Amino acid sequence: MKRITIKDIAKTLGYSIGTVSKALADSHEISEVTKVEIQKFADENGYQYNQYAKLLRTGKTNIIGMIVPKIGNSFFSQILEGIEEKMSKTVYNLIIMQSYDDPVRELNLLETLFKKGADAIIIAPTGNCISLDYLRKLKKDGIPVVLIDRINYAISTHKIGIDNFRAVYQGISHLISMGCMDILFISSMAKGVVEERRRGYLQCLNDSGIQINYENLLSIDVEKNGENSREELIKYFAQRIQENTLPDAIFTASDQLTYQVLEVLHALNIEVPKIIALLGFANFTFSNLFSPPLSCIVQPSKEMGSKAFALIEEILDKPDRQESSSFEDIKLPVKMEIRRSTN
Amino acid sequence: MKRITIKDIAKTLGYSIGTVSKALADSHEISEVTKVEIQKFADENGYQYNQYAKLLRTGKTNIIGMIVPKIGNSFFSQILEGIEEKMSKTVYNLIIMQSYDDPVRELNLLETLFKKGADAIIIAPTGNCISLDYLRKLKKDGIPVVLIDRINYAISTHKIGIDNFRAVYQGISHLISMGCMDILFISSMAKGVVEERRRGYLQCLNDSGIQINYENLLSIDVEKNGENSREELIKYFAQRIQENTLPDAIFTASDQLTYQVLEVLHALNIEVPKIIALLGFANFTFSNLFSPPLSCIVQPSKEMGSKAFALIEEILDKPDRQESSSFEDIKLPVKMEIRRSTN
DNA sequence: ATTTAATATGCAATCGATTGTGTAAAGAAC
DNA sequence: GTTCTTTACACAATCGATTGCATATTAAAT
Repeated sequence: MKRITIKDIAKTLGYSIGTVSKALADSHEISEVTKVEIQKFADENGYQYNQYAKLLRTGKTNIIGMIVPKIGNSFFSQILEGIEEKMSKTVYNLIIMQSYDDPVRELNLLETLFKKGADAIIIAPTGNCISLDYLRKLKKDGIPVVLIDRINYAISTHKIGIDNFRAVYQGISHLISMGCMDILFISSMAKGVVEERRRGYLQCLNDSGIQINYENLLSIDVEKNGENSREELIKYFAQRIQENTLPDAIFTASDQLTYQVLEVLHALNIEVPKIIALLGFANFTFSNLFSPPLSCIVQPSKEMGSKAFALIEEILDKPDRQESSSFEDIKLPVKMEIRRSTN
Repeated sequence: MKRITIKDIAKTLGYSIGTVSKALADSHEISEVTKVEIQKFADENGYQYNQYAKLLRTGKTNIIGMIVPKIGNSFFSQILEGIEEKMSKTVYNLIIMQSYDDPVRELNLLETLFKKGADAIIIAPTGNCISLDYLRKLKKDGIPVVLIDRINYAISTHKIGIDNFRAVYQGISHLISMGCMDILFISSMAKGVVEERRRGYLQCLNDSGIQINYENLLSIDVEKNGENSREELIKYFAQRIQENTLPDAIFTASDQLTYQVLEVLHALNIEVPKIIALLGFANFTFSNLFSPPLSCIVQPSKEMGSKAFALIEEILDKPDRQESSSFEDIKLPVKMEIRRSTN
């Protein structure tokens, strides 16, 4: 059951290889009758062009490279799900890589993607300067780059994310409306998105006339495997218990942090929401099963994925594209799910 | 910054294209001096062979196709994570596809993978006969197939999974040791793995001298989006409440079922573990955050992924491979995490 | 009837590698 | 010194497509 090639068709039907190729490409150079004959024959015999031969000639690999921090993270796996759903029927192929939030590794992966000839790149970047530089270079080489989730305005390219300022603003508003006054904001190291989220936090406090306590801005380094950050959190809360300065609410600015903080609060027997209310970003499907059921800000992850692919498909399918100067900056709406952890 | 080709090297160094190719392949036909010269030059100028030109000649695509029910499912995304971790530095590329547990779609995807020229396939199969037939055909065509998670003995090929019988047996033992006598076993439609898990359940009851009640074997069709199965579960438990025949424990034979059953029990105000103890397969990292903290059987998902890739790499890298008649059947150990839901 | 233009097809180079065959030059054997 | 091997390289076909150019046939224009 070998695959049939253009050559086979040519031989059987008595045309030249070039004619068959053009007929299948629906070229105007070929007569209607011949085109129909050839196309019909190709169809009936299950002809499938060899994409590798084609790309060798055309230079298009149809490969879309994707770099995320960690696939196992529900949020990113849902994005992936959205991409795959749209992509599986197209000619495009996805190569997925994990940066583990390590800038060096990220740069490495980008180089690998370049070597593999990726036609486009989707990335949730660490925000590291060198990687951003490399992304700019790729753009100049004509490779479209789409930033997903971690949008970064230091680079002008397509972006798909949420309105982080607004999402956090709404979240903090909610906490305030539940009577919280001393809200701890926990995020990873500040760059790009985190910065925006932090602004949402500060602005909301301001607008609500709450005195800002800069001690309430906590940065946790989650770059590694999670063990360090857990210890750091434990130490931090132990200290605040000792000082008797526990906040009355916590807002966590990423999925991993949300889970980890909840776990640490459990470990330290700090009751949620009785002692501390908890609200944060979280994309796990069953947040309602948590103890307590978790209030969270859910991002439209799957949609982000499908939008990212749709955008790339549109760009790549355009006949003679050139580095455009206009870039999409799509912001999708988030969903705030209120449950017991903030009640 | 164009990529340098074998032709460029040949021209610059004054050798023929063929010589350069052979030198880079470390052929014995080329003198040591020349080889060193060419290899050094290639290294210094960052030569990277064009894998598409190569595969056009050799027929190897270096593409590994993977089909899982759903990427967003933690279990499968962790498998993916394990694969990517090993693969990112190799020449291989992964194409991921989702079957949504739909046999028709699965067959379709397999055909697509074949068209794309996948060199090997990793799959968590639905178990459908037609797909299995197709897998057999692929095997005959020389494409190695590795079954992951959903191992199925109806097809003789490589398999990576767990000892399902034993895992469930241990789980049920635990429930019995906690004093449960009336254990409901919930699974998806029985085939392959599910059958084995069910055997573990039955055998354990038998060995413990507990009378088997076949009413306690519940099959839920989880093929669709999850809405149907939730309704089905709600109806089922409502009925058993009415009949006053609630079991004292439940064993759920898949991740999704575990979460969904827990959710349904919450919705119906059936206290866990007070009224019903719950134990099941679950691979979410934060099962301890659930209400109540969830006892579960954790599969070594990441390891399954890395093992699967290692196996495939070994097979594909073997010089002249032919359809071997000996197949790996790897069973990795599971971890049982006991928490409050069974206490 | 001759020239011109349009149409339909064949031809051949090309993409970047691999690989079998051919062939000088050097060394070994007699 | 002639013949036979080796050794080290060049040459060219090939994988399966795409595409510009050449060309034969027919139709249109004069």
